Amino acid sequence: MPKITLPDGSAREYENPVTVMDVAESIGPGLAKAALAGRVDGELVDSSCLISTDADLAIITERDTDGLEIIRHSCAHLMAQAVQRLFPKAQVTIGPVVENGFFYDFAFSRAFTPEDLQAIEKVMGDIVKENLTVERSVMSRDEAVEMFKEKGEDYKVQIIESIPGDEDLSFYRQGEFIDLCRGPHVPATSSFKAFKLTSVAGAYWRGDASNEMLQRIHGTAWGSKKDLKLFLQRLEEAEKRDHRKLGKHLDLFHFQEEAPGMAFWHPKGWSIYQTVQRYMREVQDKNDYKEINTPQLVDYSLWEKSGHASKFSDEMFSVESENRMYAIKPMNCPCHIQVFNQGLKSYRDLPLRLAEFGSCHRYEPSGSMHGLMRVRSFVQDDGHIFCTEQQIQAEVADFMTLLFAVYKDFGFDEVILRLSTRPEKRVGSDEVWDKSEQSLKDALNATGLPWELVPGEGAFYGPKIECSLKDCMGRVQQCGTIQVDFSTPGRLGAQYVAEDGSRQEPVMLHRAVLGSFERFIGILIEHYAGAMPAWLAPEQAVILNITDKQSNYCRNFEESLKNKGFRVSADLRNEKIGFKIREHTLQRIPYLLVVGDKEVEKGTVAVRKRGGEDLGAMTFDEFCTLLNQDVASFGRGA
RNA sequence: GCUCGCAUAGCUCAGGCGGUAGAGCACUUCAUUGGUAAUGAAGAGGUCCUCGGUUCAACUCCGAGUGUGAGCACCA
Repeated sequence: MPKITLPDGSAREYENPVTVMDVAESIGPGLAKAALAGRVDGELVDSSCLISTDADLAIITERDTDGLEIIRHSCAHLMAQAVQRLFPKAQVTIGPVVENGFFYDFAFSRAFTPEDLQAIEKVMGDIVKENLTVERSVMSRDEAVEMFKEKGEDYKVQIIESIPGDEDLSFYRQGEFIDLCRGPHVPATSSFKAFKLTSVAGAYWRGDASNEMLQRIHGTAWGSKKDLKLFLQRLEEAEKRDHRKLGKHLDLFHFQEEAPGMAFWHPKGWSIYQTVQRYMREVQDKNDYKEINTPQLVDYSLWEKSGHASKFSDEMFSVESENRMYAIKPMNCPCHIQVFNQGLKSYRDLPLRLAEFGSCHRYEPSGSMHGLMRVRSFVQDDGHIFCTEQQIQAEVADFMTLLFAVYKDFGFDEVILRLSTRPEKRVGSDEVWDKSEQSLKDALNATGLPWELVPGEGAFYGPKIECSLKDCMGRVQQCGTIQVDFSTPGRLGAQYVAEDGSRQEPVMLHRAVLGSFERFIGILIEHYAGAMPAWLAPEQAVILNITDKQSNYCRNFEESLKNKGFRVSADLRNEKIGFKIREHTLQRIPYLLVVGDKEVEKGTVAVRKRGGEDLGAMTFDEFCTLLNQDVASFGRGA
């Protein structure tokens, strides 16, 4: 006689053991129809799960995050079934849920085409109409291996054989299709209301580049057609914001074949770049960093000493000259240590914070490049803090504060923190790694913010905190980092004289707030959809005359604004005002200043914001005040 | 780097079952001096990514290369 307690606190008693679906039905037919699964005493189960003892139960529907995940996971099965109906020789592998959807990897003799995708989607629709019941079953490992061997599913056999332990495995069957799965799943194939296959691409078996390539089909699935539509609209919006597209439309930068992965910055793009750099320089100055600059070419031997050559030689550009091998610097740290090493340092000099807008070149694999986001030539807002072990925590904490403030100025309020710990390939003793990881953990805890542990993802010389920001599309972008390094200073002979007169090796903290200017500007472009806040906008205002009569007045106004340090221009072309407004609005210029006879007479300009808002007539001083305020607010609250 | 796709005017893109190409915007010129998202007309603009192959003939078909897109792998 199970007593079922529902989330609202109400309880129901049943005479016999009941399934989740039974409970849903007893509550109402609407709920029964919507029920996808249940959460019994906190654990997700199928709707067919039998409850025989008193329990807390929540019925999961598409409205729950869990419900959506179940739909997506089940949709992966649905797709696999459709694929195998169309292509019986395609072998199934894995099909997990991802953000907004799912994918399934197939081993097949050829690549799937967009037409295949359409056909698959159609068969998926057929299976939904067939309303096949999804049934869970349990099998021993041997039985399962036997079954999949018979079906010729070599990959499934491998998967089952690699699952540790020897408990029985659960399987889900719908019609002729059966797949190994932990579940839970939807009760029947009629549960799908809105899905779409979005793309097909190669993916390595088990994520290992030395393995064969499978065919990965991505799909998206939602609880309702409306949600699917909203999602597709969001994709469209993201496409419109693509920094590569906007970079061209707004004339910010370009790429060309002769310099793959290296941006040609145009005047407007470079203006943004310079503004960001000036800002960072100011922030660094205020925070007691000393800016330096180090060579682009450095003898290869330095990279061998630092340990980079042995790990990254394939990705370093090198230059031979006068029988010497140089590397074009792929990073700045070894050079910063050279600066530290000049002159004997005392503990009194620590912490010593060196900063450089360091131009770096890396031969990134061709397939990894992506607009400004991943390039072969970039400039880091790099910095290295030389300090003692005792100073690490305070330095990391200060850095985090600085980073939060900078992100806020750029209009990013949400920061996501992750700690990456020792990778397999690394230098330094475990003891040193213990120490480094602990100091970062302490610093993270001190921020009071949540953080995530990512084991094995640290740099080869030390663990790191990665700081990601969330842009206005909800996308997470990794930008800042701070890394503890107990190894490299020693390798490159950095020392300081301690209080007791002994020679000690300093700890080095590698840190960057923006990461690279290129990538960060790419993120900014997409975040603002090209409509940069006034402080960053390459052109802050443009003055538009209505007829030639006002040209001189416009030129004078422009000149006066320029003298105040604003980035403005005048558009005195013989064009209609509507045309000029349209053009400069499309160029996302924050303020359009219209001048006709009325304005000349009164000594004003008519101010229009790029969004279309009319701010009315303003005098020169009034407009300067407005623009100054706008610029001073940075991107906060934008 | 891997799988698959793509590469045509400055930009966005059409096009042709193999016979050297077209639109809109931009550009130039002329007319127009017009008050808040496109004034009208005319003109100019292309080695159809590169190199090979097939063919009487290749921008089109085939192969390779380069770049690029999606995804995978990589990311000091």
